[in-house]
Amino acid sequence: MASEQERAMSNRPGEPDLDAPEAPPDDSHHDEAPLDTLSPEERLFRMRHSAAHVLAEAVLELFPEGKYAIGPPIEHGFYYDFDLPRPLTPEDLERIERRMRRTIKRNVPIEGQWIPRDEAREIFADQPYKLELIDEIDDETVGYFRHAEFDDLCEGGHMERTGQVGAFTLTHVSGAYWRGDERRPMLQRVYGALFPTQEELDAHLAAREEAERRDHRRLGRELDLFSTHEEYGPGLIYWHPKGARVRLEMEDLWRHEHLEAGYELVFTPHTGRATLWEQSGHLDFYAESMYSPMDVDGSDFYMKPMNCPFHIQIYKNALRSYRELPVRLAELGTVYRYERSGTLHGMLRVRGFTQDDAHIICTPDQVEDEIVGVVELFLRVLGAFGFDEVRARLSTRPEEKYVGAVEDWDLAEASLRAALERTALEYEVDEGEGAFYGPKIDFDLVDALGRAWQCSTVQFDFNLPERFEMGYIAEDGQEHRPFMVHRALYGSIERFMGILIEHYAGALPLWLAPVQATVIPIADRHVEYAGTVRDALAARRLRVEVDAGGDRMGAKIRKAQLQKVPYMLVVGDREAEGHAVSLRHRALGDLGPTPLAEAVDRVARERDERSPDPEAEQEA
RNA sequence: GCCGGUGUAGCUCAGAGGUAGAGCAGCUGUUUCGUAAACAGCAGGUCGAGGGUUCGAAUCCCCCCGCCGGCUCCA
Repeated sequence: MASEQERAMSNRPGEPDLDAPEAPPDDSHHDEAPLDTLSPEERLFRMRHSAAHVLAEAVLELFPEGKYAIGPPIEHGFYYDFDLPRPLTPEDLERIERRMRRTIKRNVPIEGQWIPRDEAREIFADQPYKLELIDEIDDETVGYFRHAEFDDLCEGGHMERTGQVGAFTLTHVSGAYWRGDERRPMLQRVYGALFPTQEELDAHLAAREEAERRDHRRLGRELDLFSTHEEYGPGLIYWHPKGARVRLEMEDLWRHEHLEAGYELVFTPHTGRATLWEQSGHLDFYAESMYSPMDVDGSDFYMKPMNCPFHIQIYKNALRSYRELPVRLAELGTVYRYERSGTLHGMLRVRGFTQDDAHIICTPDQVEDEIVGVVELFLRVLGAFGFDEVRARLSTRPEEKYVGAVEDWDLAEASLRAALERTALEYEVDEGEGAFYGPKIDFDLVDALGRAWQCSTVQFDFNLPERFEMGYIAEDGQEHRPFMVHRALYGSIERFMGILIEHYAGALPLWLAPVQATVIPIADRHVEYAGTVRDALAARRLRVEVDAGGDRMGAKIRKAQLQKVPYMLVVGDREAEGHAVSLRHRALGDLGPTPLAEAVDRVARERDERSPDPEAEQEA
């Protein structure tokens, strides 16, 4: 199970179809489909592509000795990579952008043609990156585009004139290796955002700001949920009391659902002797992601990057009969993985995290029902967290490098498909994208901002049962190899928490909220009654606090609102007298006077039903 | 790891060779207040670490460490 912890930002770029026109060999003019026949996506793709050319032109005007590499359209805009004599500054970006706007205003035609490779080699004689690209092109002609004085090697997909590129802004500059290869030169990449209209661009920029506002690192600090202490270990999370309350709710639900679904819970060690990792193959294939070994009594011990080898030991501790299968072993197992320092990101990409890991070991004819059970469990629990939109991706057997028998792969893939069909989940298929040891389904959940996060995964493993010689005695009295499935629902508790924080912008649903209600006495003489109110809520196991400080009521309300506490119970003379509270909800505002018992019932019911907030918290 | 940026009070930030500042938070006091910020006072810092230049360094130089944005998108 190599990829529970996926890329921090796993939003998959909506790779537009390049749809390169075939080169008419006898016609040097580079024909492109007329603009008015294009879908909006293709049009946008062309706008972004053309803007990249305009960008390159502007940069090369400022740095005539600069080299340019590649500049494709991307999800929200475009970029272009350059090799320049000095690093670009924010002021440079402004100058570049001004020049780009000039070119766009001049509205010059963008023209393409096919030219012989030799001619291209002459044109780009002092452009090493272009020459490298030309050498890799198989045809005898290559695409060549120009507008005004600027020319570029390019297979096409452009607007007709520079005035047609839409609304854009340059966003940032960063380093990027030539061809994504860290052994090759580091280039400077200039990014731009581009949309057909200013309104759409503004909406995109606003969405970026919103995402920044929801950043779990910032909310985690403001809401006192967690911290990191870089000087004592980058990528390691410290859960504060309030964050731990949320985690406990996540874990309680998880344990309850897993016991209900027939899993057995286990605990396994955090470290094991090198021999275990040799047998599992991790030291051969996964060593670069493992913490360095520690010496214990003269042999090497490794922190575990995965739980599977331990669960396998539990399975193998007895001779297993087919009557015992399926065996489902589940653990909230904390693992440590060495992630490169530059990739660490808050709770979303860390070096120590708790996997909600389970291994199902079963016979071939149990496989399908087991997988269906897993998918149903996933959807039920993800739904409880408010993730109703889930996308699935089925990855099948790679063409070449794989272990195990083809029949077993076929059975496994069929069962994964069947589970997706039986749960009526929409899915796409990534042919040949499975791991070498088995096919899998990855689940992306979609958050309030429309971002997709890969969390859950079900993954067959034809490798470890072999390596550890797992077996069971079947009805025929012979030992057989069982099927083994890894699966994780949250993936990583840390990561899932980070996603939850961003999804809800910190306003977690009441059942998850660290503080579910704050009692606000108006004056000191109401503190005693506030205690009565608190006790009434606490008696129903609600997480409640009294704000007995010297602030005025308005300030206490503000504090509770900023802490995103779902309910505020204001108590003054009237309430103390009438055994009531004045109820306020963080999203609904003042709900007016309410008898204490009724208020308690309301809050407890919302907790028990795991209700989402009545009003759209999501919208900002 | 690499490229660029960045690191000053718990938080957000100002200070750009002459001995460290604001707002918020905290503490103390006064106020006892009806649905998103009462008022006053006090305290708070080896300016990320180490080394160097200088009469003098938060400020300039070197070297570490951390954080932030990227490093997948193939003419």
